[in-house]
Amino acid sequence: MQLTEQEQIRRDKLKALRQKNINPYPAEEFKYTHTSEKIKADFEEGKKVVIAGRLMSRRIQGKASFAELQDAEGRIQVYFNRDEICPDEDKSQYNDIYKKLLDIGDFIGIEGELFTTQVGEKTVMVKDFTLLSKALKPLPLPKKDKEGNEYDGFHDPEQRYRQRYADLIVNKEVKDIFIKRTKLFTAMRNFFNDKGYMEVETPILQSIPGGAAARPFVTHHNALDIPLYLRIANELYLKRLIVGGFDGVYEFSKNFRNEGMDRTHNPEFTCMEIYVAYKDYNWMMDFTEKLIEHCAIAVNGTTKAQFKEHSIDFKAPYKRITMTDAIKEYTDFDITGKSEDELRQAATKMGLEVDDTMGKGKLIDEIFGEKCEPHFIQPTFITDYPKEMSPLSKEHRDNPELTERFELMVCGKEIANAYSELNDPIDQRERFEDQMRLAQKGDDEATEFIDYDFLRALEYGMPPTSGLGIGIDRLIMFMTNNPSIQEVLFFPQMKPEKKKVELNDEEKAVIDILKKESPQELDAVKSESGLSNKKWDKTTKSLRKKSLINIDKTDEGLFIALA
RNA sequence: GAUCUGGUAGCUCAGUUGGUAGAGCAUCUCCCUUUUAAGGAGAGGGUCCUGGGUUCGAGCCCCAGCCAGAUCACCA
Repeated sequence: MQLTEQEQIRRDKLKALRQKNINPYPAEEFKYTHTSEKIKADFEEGKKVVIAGRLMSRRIQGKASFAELQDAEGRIQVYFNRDEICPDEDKSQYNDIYKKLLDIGDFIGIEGELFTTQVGEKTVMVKDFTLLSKALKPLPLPKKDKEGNEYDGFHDPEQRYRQRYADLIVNKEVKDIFIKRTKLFTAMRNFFNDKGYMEVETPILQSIPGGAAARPFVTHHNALDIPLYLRIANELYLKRLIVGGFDGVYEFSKNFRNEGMDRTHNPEFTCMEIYVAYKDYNWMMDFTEKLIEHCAIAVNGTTKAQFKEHSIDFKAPYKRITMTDAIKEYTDFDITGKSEDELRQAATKMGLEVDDTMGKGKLIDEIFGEKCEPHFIQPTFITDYPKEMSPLSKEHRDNPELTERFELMVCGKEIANAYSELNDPIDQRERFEDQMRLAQKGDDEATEFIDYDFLRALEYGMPPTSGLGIGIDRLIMFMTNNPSIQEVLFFPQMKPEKKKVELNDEEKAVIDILKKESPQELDAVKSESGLSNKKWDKTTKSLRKKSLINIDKTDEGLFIALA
């Protein structure tokens, strides 16, 4: 491995520490009494504390030095004074260990006393310190001045996503996003658990990927010798549990879809789905707005949130509008009772691209998506979707063309989807068969598998049930003002990094030529290698850098030799 | 998938018609005992994303590719 100068220096320091009988990676527990936050909250002049963390900055001024220690909660200033640390003759603990062998990034433990500096900064006066773990790679080092202006920020998204650990160390606001993300999960769990609903787990490896229309990832089970799919949704399994007699079940489910990636799509993402027996979608709307309000407060301390240019308020209740009325409002077109051809004509007149594979549901969806969706900035329930695009939803009690379904829109995007669940097994079978026909017609959104075991479960009887699915990643994006899903995932999917080889083929070839005879005339080696001018130049420069060859210009000519 | 933008030191970024690769921070050496992005002096540090081409000469121009971001399309 080719080390940079700074990496090599740190490895040298590691050796020097070991020679001084200091273990740079000690095993023992380090018992700390305080954290950075606790020190600032209960500050008391002269109090003795033991703290641990990562050294994040140093200002050395001869026999004294200020530094910052960062722990899980934040940073605290620490003060290293030579004569405090080394009261006796031997000053090596300060002069050698602290000044020469410690680096920014190292973990250390500190015993000390609290004091306030002349500038008023709460600080720990170091009496003794222990190396807990040596860092061999220099961190990016963003700095902030008093006005909060940042210098040398670590902002390149590629590096931040690939090295999220470094991102989390130096960018506090990134860490805060993930703290909020976890608060969201906790808030939802508490909300559901308080109502007596049960958190469950269902299979991720499924032999029939159901519950949504999406391309699954396929894998293979060796012992069973069958293909298995990574789940695209967990809906059908949770409903089986309602059949099984639970009143309310929910699951935070990692789902996987083998589709494109962009700032709102990651191949794996998180959904929360909950199913509650004896309820309908009207009940679920009330439940959802209370849930979202509760979560917003838990995450941000307020129902208000800013998303790009939009100020949104998650305070319940939310506006409710049927899909038919929404389309009427924004296009002056009434979809009620219209045939497929009439819908297609209307869509064409609106300037939308349509084709023959599109059924009624898809056409309506297209009109709504283009003309209405962007208008719903504040949280809004869109209700009563066409039957054709909702194969798992119960037929509307007042209109057989529609279903009892709603979606919650925020800033023009869907963040939740819910139904009065279809529990008529015969109807469900027909809807699945309709989907099959749509898929055969070429609609790649339609599901092409029929889960007969799920139909068998419904035949045993499922109580009237309402179910809700929430895209957790999307929701946390809105709650933390992040337009990119990658910012709310610890490890967004990236293409693999290419490995760098130590010696490439050209370099090896030149070395091989020189092994036969060295030194040789440069031109002879060059022509034997058969390399282009540029390639030759690169190769020899690289080899010289690695100290493997020398090039000498003498009176006899230009010679190349193994070093 | 299309278009645009970017890839140069550990980090953030400059880089002149195409003519010996730069700055700040970080690192190393020396001085400095209450400072807080940035004390002083000096030094070292480069696969200019990769591979071709044009040229006497390419970080820069041309072609192809890789990676990332943005916008659009597609998809939930």
